[in-house]
Formats: sequence, structure tokens, C-alpha cells
Amino acid sequence: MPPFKILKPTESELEILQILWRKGIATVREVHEELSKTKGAGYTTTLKLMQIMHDKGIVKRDDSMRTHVYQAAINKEKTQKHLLARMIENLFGGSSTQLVLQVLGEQGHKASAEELAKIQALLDNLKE
Amino acid sequence: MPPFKILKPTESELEILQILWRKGIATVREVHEELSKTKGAGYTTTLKLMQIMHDKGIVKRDDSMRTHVYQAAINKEKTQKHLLARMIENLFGGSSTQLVLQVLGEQGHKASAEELAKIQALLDNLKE
DNA sequence: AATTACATACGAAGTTAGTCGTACATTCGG
DNA sequence: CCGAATGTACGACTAACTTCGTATGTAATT
Repeated sequence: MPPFKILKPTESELEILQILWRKGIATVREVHEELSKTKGAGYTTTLKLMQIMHDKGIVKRDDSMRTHVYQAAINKEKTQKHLLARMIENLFGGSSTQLVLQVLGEQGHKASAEELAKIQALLDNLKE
Repeated sequence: MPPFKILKPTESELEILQILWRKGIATVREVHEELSKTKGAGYTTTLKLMQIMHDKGIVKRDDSMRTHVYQAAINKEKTQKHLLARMIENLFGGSSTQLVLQVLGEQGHKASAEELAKIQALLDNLKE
């Protein structure tokens, strides 16, 4: 499965990936505009990061135009699962249940009825 | 709240913290023995890391003996909550429910009956 | 046509994490 | 008492991440 060699995007790469996952496709400038809202980095910094991500295979791009158009090359859910697994291993001694308990027990955890129902369904499934 | 200035321990630091959280107190050698089970780093590497952690205030130590005795200086639950919050924000668009669904839906999620009961209890509580 | 604006490419510097070698001090077994 | 074992301290090296400046080329404006 060649498309998922990249298993550990850096923090900056994650910020960019999130924008790409949300927008689908985007130019460097568009990504940079988004990024500027919460971060103070120059345009060429964003450009360089996205070029490096391209080298690594994290993003794909269409460079048939002068202004290149980027999109994520790695799957959002798989990336989430992988990083979650790392956290469970590194921070919760390998117990995903501990993590769930920590999250659900948190103050201000708000979930809609539908979401709670989904969780309940999964839980019932696990019970036998 | 001065005791929690350190909010982002590195991966290696987390590995060491987990051991200290479990053992309570430990010498460098004890931590290193544990670490060696899953990692191939030299003794002085572990030593150096723990010295750096001490400089940062992540661990405390008793150096009245020749062999220093270390313990974690930051709270396990607070560290977990903090890093979890970061991940929810950075990777799950702020939705902790999404994260829970992701974890519970994972293949190979194994939990004992007691653990499932705890989760169920929290869930009932949320449904109120 | 000339100037301005905007795009990519890329070298280089600053930072941090992780690794280890080596020096040196203390303790222990013979 | 002497050598081996064990401890800390610390400098240095590598690799990765992030940042930016500058070069260069293309499009647009006037």
C-alpha cells in the first residue's frame, strides 16, 4: 500500500492538511490565507512546506498551470487513526479505553442525541 | 499555576514519564531497563534525557545520594487532558465525539466488561 | 514597453530532538 | 589497595522542522 508511507506528518503539515481536507483543492495562496488567520508565517514559508510535502508524497499537485493546485494525498481517517493509535500507545499505556474514559468524563463534553446514539451502538456491539 | 508550564513533552519524554508515573520513583538505571525492553538506546542517552527533563522542570530528583532518584513533576491526568485537547482541536475539528467514535470503531479495540461498564455509565450520565 | 504584482525554486540559517563518546568521580569485590 | 563496575556531567554530532531571503520567470497594468 504505497500511498500511506507517510505516517507522521509534522504539526505544520497537519495544519495544511486540515485546510486541504476541508477545501478539497487549493492553491498555495489560498492555503496561506487560511493559515494567516491563526499563524504569522510568510508566504514563502507556506510554499516551502507544501513543496516539501509534495516531495514526501503527502500532497499531490497539478502544475500544468503557472499557479499550482494542491490536494491532500493521504486519507484523513487513516491519518486520524494512526495518530490516535500513537497517542494511545505513548500516553495511555496502550489502553484505548482509558482514553475514551478520559474524553467522555471531560467537563463540557457536548454531543448531540444522534452522536450519543452512535456511540451507544458501537458500545452495544463491543459488549458481546 | 506554576507547576504546569510544560505543556508539550516530546515523544521520548513521554516514554520516560509513563514509566515514572507507573513506578512513582525510579533511578536512571531503572528507567533505562524498562525503556530497553522496547527501545534500543544507550544508557547515557536515557541519562541525558532525564537531565534535560530536570532542567525543564518536568521531573524532580533527589540527588543527595550518588545515584539520583527521579519522579515526575507534572500530573498524569492533566498532561493527558491537555494533549488530548490539542489533538481534538488539531485533528478532529474540535469534536471530541468524533474522536470517541473513531477509537471505539477501531478494529481490535478490546475492553474488559468492567471497562465497558464504566464507559456505559458515563454515557448514561451524558444522556441524562 | 516598462513597471508592478505574483508565482515557483532553492539555498541557508536557527532551533530542537535524539544520540552517543568521553571524562571523571565513587563504590565494590578480590 | 587496585581494578572493574557504576554513576553523573557534558560536549558534539546528526537529522529533522521551520523559517526566510533572494533569484528568476510570467502575467497584468498603465
